[in-house]
Amino acid sequence: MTRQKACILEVIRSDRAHHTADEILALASERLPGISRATVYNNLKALERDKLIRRITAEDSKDRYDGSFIPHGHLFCTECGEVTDFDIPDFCGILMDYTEGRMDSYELKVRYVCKKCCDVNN
Amino acid sequence: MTRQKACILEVIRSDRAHHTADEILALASERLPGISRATVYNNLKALERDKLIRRITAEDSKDRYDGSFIPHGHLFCTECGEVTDFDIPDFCGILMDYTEGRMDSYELKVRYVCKKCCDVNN
DNA sequence: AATAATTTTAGAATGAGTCTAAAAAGGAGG
DNA sequence: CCTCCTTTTTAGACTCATTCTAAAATTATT
Repeated sequence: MTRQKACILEVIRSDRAHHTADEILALASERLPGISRATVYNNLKALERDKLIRRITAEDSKDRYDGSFIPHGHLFCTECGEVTDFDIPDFCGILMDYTEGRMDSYELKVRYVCKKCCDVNN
Repeated sequence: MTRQKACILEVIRSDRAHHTADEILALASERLPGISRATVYNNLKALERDKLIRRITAEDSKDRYDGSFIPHGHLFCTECGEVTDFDIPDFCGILMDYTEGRMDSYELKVRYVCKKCCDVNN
């Protein structure tokens, strides 16, 4: 594990946010000035392949990355763009009740207007 | 509703496939030769906004379009690549129970190995 | 230390999707 | 059937997130 790869993983794990590759580049640059954009993309791909992070294809078409492997869905606020985690208890169980075959993983994205944005508009 | 828009909607509704913008352009071109790429994208956006079609961000990162207005999720078989529709009764209701704010729509993708592929490997 | 394998880097290339501005098509009123 | 006004279409240029490339740097192996 190179310094760069460790740094990128650390950045992703250091908060609950769902950063884009650009944000990860910016944050990693604070610790490793000069780190290359290609290195960030290379390692994001490798980390995803090794199941150390998860990629989320977001509404704005920029991919985002999540350090948590506990299954959960994502809420996308269509007003402010914020992405938050979201949980349905035993959702895997519910899915398996309706799925024939061998389930691997799921991705649940909900478009909504968050409470904060709802309040602002009313 | 222009000829172009009607044609695009018709193409999407004519089968249960989940076509990409390029595929839709190709299919629409058979009926309206010379139809422009921009027109396809314009109308896909408009149709999505008017809730006449749904956009699915698929595994290969090209967006795909679904003509069914009945909410449902998608099963992606990781062996054969087939994409099939699937339903959880009153899933919107379940989601709303766990979502603060104003819900708009959801996208549920399940990676799995379909029954057919499971059987082949056993 | 020398050699081989892997990773990083800067910058160029790719391509799905968006934008632009001019031409065409509709639509309302007469 | 005409004019005026708005909307849509079109071809092609453009954007920008991501990928590729090939040389340099780093790391691992003998």
